[in-house]
Amino acid sequence: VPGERPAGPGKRIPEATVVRLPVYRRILSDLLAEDRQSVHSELLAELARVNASKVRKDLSLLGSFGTRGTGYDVAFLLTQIDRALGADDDWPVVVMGIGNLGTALVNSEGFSTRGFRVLALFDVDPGVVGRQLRGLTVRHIDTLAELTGLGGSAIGVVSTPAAAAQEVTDALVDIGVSAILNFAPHVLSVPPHVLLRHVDLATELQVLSFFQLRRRGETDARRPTTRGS
Amino acid sequence: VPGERPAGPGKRIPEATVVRLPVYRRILSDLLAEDRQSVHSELLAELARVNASKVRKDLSLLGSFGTRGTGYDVAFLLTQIDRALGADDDWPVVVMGIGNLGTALVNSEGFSTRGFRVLALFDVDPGVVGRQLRGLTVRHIDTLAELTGLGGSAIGVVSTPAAAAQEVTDALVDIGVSAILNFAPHVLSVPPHVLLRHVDLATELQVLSFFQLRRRGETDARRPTTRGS
DNA sequence: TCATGTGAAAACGTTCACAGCA
DNA sequence: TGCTGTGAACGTTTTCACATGA
Repeated sequence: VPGERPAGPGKRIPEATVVRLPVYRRILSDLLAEDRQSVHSELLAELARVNASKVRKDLSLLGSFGTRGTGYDVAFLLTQIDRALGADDDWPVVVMGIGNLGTALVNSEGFSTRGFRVLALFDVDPGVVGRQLRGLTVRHIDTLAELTGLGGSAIGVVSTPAAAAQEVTDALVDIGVSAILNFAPHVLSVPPHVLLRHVDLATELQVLSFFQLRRRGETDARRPTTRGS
Repeated sequence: VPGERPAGPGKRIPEATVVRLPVYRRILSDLLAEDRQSVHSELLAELARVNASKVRKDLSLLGSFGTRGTGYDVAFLLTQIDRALGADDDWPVVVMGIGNLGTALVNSEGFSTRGFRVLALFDVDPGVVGRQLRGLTVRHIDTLAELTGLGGSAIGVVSTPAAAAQEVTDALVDIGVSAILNFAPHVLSVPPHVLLRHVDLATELQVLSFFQLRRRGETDARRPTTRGS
C-alpha cells in the first residue's frame, strides 16, 4: 500500500462520528478539569448518552489510543481529537450580521477558542457598525471586499436576517471563503467548491414536536388529538 | 391489519426524513409566496440540495399527495407537511435564559409561528428580568414553579450560560415539560421520559473545519499542512 | 408522455460478541 | 482479569430503476 494518509490511521471518518467528536471533546475536557487521568469507554458513553461500542468504534477510527484493561488517557485522547478536528490549525472566521444571534455566536465559548480566530465582524445597521465586540470593531458590510488575510480556508458565518442571507453569502464567496455556516432559515446557493452547513433553529423545535406527536400516537392510539380536521 | 395510524398512511417516518421536512416546508412556502401552483420532485430537490428520489421517498411517506405527470400542488403539500410535523397542534414553549441567544430565538421567525406558542421567558439577571419581549415580560427563574398552563407536552428551551444549564434543566423537568431543546454546550442529564435535543453552535464550526481539513488532505496529499508536530 | 410512488439493491451506520493484549 | 479494537451481523438510509397512472 502506498503511503498517503492525511492524518490518523488512514481510515475514512464518517460524518456521524465527526459530529460526536466535539461531544467527546467537551466531556474529556470536563474530566480533565476534575483531574481525572483515565476514562474507559463505558463511562464516556454514559456521559455522552451513547453506547459504549459506538465510543470505541469512533475512537478507534482516529487510531489505537486506548490501553486494554485500563481505558484511555484523558489528556492524550483530547489532543488526538483536536488533531482530527483540525483544532491545531488556524481557521479564520468572518461573521456577517451582528444582531443578537451574531453577538451570541461571537461571545460563545468555543467560537473564539479551538483553532478559530474571529477575524472580522460585519453588519449594515448604523447603530451596530463601529461597536466593539471582543476586541473587534464591527465594520460595514460594504467594506467586506477590503478584508485581507484570509488563508485558503476561511469560514464565513451568516447570522443576518433571512432577507439578506443570500446576498451576504454571495459576497462571502466573492472574497474567497471556502466554507459557510448558515443560521438563516434558508437553503443557500453556493458554488460547489464551497462547503455549506445549515443550522435552522426553528427546525430543531419542529423535530422535537414531531417526536412528541409520534410518542403521543404510540401511547394513546385511540383518543383524538388536539388537531381537529 | 387492525386500524391504528396516528396520522398519515401508517408508515413510520424515519428521523432522517423528519429533519428534511422543515426544509421542504420552507421552500414550498417560498414558492407559494411567488404564486407557484405546482412543483415536481426534481425542482424541489434542486432547491433543497438533495436528490430527487429522496424527495419522492420522503414525501411518499406522508401519503400519496402528488399527481403523476404533473408533480405536487404546492399549497396542499405544505398543509400535509404541517400536519405531519404537528404544526396544527399547539406547542407551549418556555425559554430559559434571555441573553443574546435567547432573544435571538424568541425573535426568530418560525419560533412564534407554526404551532409554537412562547408562553414565558425566564432569566436571573436583574437587568433583564422585567424587560418586555414580544409582548412577554421576562420573569425571574425562581418563579418558574408558579408557571401553569403547560399542556402535557410543553417544550423547554435552554439558552442560559453553560454553568446554569443543568440546574435550569432540572427545574424544567420538575414543572413537567416533556421535551427540552438545549443550546448550552453540555450534554444534559434528563429522565428517560423527556425528549432531548442538543444544538451546539461551536460543534457546527468544528464539523466544517474537519471537512475542510479532509478536503485539503484529498487535494494535496503530499504538502505538509499548517499543523507542525 | 411525464413524473410519481415503490420494490429491490447498494451504501452506510450501529450493535454485537469476542479475540487479543496490557 | 478488564477493557480495547474490530470483524461480522444487523438495521437504517439512500439510490436505482421501472411499473403505474394522470
